[in-house]
Amino acid sequence: MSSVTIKDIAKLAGVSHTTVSRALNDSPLINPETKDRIKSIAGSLNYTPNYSARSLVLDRSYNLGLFFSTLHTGTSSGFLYEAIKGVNDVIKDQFNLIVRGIDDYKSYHNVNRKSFDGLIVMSQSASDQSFIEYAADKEIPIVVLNRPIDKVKVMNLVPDDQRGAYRVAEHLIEKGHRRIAIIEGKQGFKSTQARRDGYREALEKHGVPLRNEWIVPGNYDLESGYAGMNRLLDLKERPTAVFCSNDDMALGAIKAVTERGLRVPDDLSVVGFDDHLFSAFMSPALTTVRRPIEEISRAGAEKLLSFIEKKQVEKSTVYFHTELVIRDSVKTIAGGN
Amino acid sequence: MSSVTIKDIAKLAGVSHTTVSRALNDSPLINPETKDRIKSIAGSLNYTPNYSARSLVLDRSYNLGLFFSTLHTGTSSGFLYEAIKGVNDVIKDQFNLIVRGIDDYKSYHNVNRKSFDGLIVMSQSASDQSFIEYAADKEIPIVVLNRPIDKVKVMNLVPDDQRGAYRVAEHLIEKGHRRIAIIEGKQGFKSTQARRDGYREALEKHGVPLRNEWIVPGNYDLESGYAGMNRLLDLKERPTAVFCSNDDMALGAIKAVTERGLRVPDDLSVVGFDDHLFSAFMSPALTTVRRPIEEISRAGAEKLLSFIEKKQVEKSTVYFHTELVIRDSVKTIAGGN
DNA sequence: ATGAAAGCGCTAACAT
DNA sequence: ATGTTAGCGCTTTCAT
Repeated sequence: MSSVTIKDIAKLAGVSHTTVSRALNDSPLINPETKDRIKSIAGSLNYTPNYSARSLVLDRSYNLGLFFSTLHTGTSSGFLYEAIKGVNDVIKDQFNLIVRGIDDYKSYHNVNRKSFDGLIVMSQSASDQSFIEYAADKEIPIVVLNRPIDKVKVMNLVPDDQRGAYRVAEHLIEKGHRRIAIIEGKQGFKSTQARRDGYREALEKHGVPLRNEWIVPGNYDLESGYAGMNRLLDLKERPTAVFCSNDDMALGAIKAVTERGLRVPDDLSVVGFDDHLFSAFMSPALTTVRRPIEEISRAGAEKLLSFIEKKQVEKSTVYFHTELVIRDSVKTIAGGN
Repeated sequence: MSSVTIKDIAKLAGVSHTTVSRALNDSPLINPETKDRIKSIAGSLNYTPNYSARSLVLDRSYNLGLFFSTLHTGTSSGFLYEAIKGVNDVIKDQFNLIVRGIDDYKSYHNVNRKSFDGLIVMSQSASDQSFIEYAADKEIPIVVLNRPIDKVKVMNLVPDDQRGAYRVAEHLIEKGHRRIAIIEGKQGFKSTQARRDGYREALEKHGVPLRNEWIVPGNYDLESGYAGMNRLLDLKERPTAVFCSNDDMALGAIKAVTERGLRVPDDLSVVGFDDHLFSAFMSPALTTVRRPIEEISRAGAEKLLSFIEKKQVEKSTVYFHTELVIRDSVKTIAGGN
């Protein structure tokens, strides 16, 4: 069953295949009646264009890449979900959305202008710097989301993680806490550093002591939040509040607290980062920082589409506001307000 | 900057472009030395094949579709995540993985053998029956995951939801519960029905009364679990245990319970379905049913790849076991063991 | 072991 | 308003 082509239609319509091509592409050159006739024949034959052929001659692939640093550890399901949703909402039917982890590539060879009309990189880690440089070098239209990029100039949309972390840490201080720990994100992720920096900045600005034993590693997943909190609870001198670098870890951390018969926030306050879908439904509802990933994804997709259309890319960095979301996981203690 | 083609390589190598094509495709016909020479020239020119051209002549697109019923409500982030991960792990570099919601298509026109070498449908709802029939009719290699399909014969890999729901409901009964409510899944989703059926079957088999007011609607999201539980708590005669049709709703339901100053499982037992990543980290850890989505996705991808390779599809239904996961959200009450 | 030629399905420049 | 022709980059007969 070989499929129907414009030549088949041409034969039936008694015109040249060029005319069919033009008619199907709504060229103004074609007589309206001819056009209708051709279209109806195409419809009745159930014609569908061969995109490979069209791509070959037009030099467009109709593929858009949505690339994550990794699809394995460090990428939370909520993050993936929001990113895909945001992008997908914008591109609809016009493009194929190809989802992939950059670390799944053995070689970037197959990433090129012929195969991708544009690229959206959800960058989490500096490890994909080489990929971004590669793509920029190949002059593939590209937007990089989530992580601030240096060295190479691209359109770069990022949430203001440091400011958000600063705000949530300051919130703890305002509530009277002076013994504030942090469970950090995945090593090597830029967001890990930004959140740590915001935390430190707040503590320093308010003269709150920074103790090394209250800085524990994590990797953004539930288990690491659980383990990190256990380390903190084993300490002689416990903190009164813990800033978890994302909500997943906060959930794990709270688990560790309740397992010991302690309660959040009565015995220990916990805050997170991201404002995951589930955060409002945790018990207690989690105080956290909203990071507008879906919004950024949507904006990124819109930018990319306009670059492709205008055949012209802009290069700049746009920050998106993160926002403190106050819920019920922080207790006001002596001296707080 | 027009890119380098096999003709450019041919010129430099002093051979015909045919020879280049053969060399690059490792044809045994080509003299090993010529082959090496051509390959090294290709490498130094940074040649990448034009996939549109290759697709056109080979009649393969190198695209695989991973289609969900919807990318909007009803598809939880964990579900999306596991599906993508499972499929991606299998297909690696050989194909482009195109992710899309079926309800985003205005017309299926662009879904055809030329554009997709194969399709993986993560079917949640009967609403995508027409899509599946369309694809099967077009003879696109296809596997349908998650939802049992009737009428059209395809390779169909599904978790045994009903059996899982039966087991978890039975577990509640074994623990002494006889007042067991259900918060249902999204209307129209096959899984909703299967879980409801399993629940009913268990209650009937054990002579436990089925009360209409203990059957409340939901739609698989957190909010609906919260709302559903509130309805149950407002009842004159409350249940002692609630089966939430997925873990997301269980989280929302538990929120409703704790907000009223009640505790799980002391005052009310709650179980879920899916065994989300976060379920083990909830407080209390959630008793639920593991649904092996990642495993099914992987198996589906492998099947599909073999169909494409052998140019021959099998058609059958394979059930994957769901599994009761007992944690801490169920209390043993009088008469239980 | 290599080359010449044809053709995949489409669009577009150049007639008319 | 429509047709003729060429060509996108590749693979594949069919020669040699």
